[in-house]
Formats: sequence, structure tokens, C-alpha cells
Amino acid sequence: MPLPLRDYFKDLLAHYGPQHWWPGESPFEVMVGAVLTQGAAWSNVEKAIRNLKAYDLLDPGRIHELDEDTLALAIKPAGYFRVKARRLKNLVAWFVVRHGADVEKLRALRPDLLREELLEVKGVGPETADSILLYALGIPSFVVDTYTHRVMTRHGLAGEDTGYDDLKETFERALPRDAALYNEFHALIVAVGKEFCRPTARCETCPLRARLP
DNA sequence: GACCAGGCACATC
DNA sequence: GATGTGCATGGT
Repeated sequence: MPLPLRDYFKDLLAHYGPQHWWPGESPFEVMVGAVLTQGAAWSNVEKAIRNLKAYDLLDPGRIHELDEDTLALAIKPAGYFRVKARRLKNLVAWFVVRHGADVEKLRALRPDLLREELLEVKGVGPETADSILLYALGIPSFVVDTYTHRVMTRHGLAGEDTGYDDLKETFERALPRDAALYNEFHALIVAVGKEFCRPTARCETCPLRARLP
């Protein structure tokens, strides 16, 4: 029996409308944002990206050459700035050295192999890798995050101990393989997660309340 | 002043 | 393989 995820999507889209994710002006900006947003509020990531732009650093070559401490200062508002500076350097080094900072070379790879390459970069975990695949490159790879896990468990569609890959597969098997759909769905899950599906949840007014078990 | 945010690597058991 | 911990800013 297929999960009612298409219905969840319809409900969320009807309630919130299109989310226009990812808010980035270029694939590279999305890649950078994917690292900066780890465990951080997006409003803080925006400040860090503004800094990078102000110093003309939002460029693969520039970041590749830049020393880590300076990069850390620039991205400070995003939090965890020293680890993120190292992670950004790692990701950019992979992008520049291995792929000539060429987005088209990434798109030319088999998506599963590209995902494996990304996961080999220290500082890139499954969510960051999938965010890059989906939001930077338009490759249909469903993004799972804490909100996804929370919504699914609260609705009895997954167990508390369900891991990242299982949740990802649940979505990908229940939905047509469509990057635009994955894009919008994940953004909508974040929207409903932020507003309602929190530790102190208020399910009475949630747009998904009719689907609660 | 807590609590939380669009995670991940690493240590330890 | 599971579980715990460090990383850090800024808004509510």
C-alpha cells in the first residue's frame, strides 16, 4: 500500500504555495549555502553569503586560494564558522581540482557516482550532498532533513529510528522521479516543520492535521 | 537566559 | 553499530 505522500504534497502546496527554493543566484552559491546552513538558521546563512559577495569571494577560485582563517571570518554569522571554513575549502578543492570548477562536468556524471564523490568530501554528509544534487544541479535526489524525519514519525509513516537513506528511499519510491517535485516538496516540508511540527507542536491548526493518525 | 536552527565528524563504548 | 559530544552565531 503506497504511502499518501502525493496527498501530503497537495495539501502543503495548497496551503503554502510554491516556495521558490533554493534562494541562490548560481549553482555555486547553492553549493556554498548547502554547507553554511548545516545546523544553522537560514537568516544567518544569508548574512554569511552577503559577506562573501561583499568581499568578492563567492567564487571557486577565490575560495580555493583563500586562507582558512580569513574565510572563517567572512562566514562567521553562519555559526560553527571554523569547521565550516574547513568544510567549504574541502568542497571547493574537490570542485576546482577534480572538476575544473565546471558545473557541467558535474552534471555529466552519473548521479549516483557524483553523490558518492560528494560524500567522500569531509564535511559533506547525505543532506548536504542531496541538496547540492537537487538544488544546485537539478538532479532528482530527495533531500531529507530533521523536519522530514519529524513529520514522518509524527504521522506514523516512519519509525523514530528510521535512518536517512530509508527515509529518502521512502519518498523516492512513492513519488515520480521529478526534480521540480522533489524541490518543492522538501521546501514545503521545511515550511510546515518550522511553523507546526516542532517539539512544542501545535497540530490543531496544522495544514496536515486531517492526515494525522 | 533558555531554546532552537534547512548537520557532520569523530571519540568512545 | 549505537550513542555522545564539539562546533557557534543570532532570533524568539
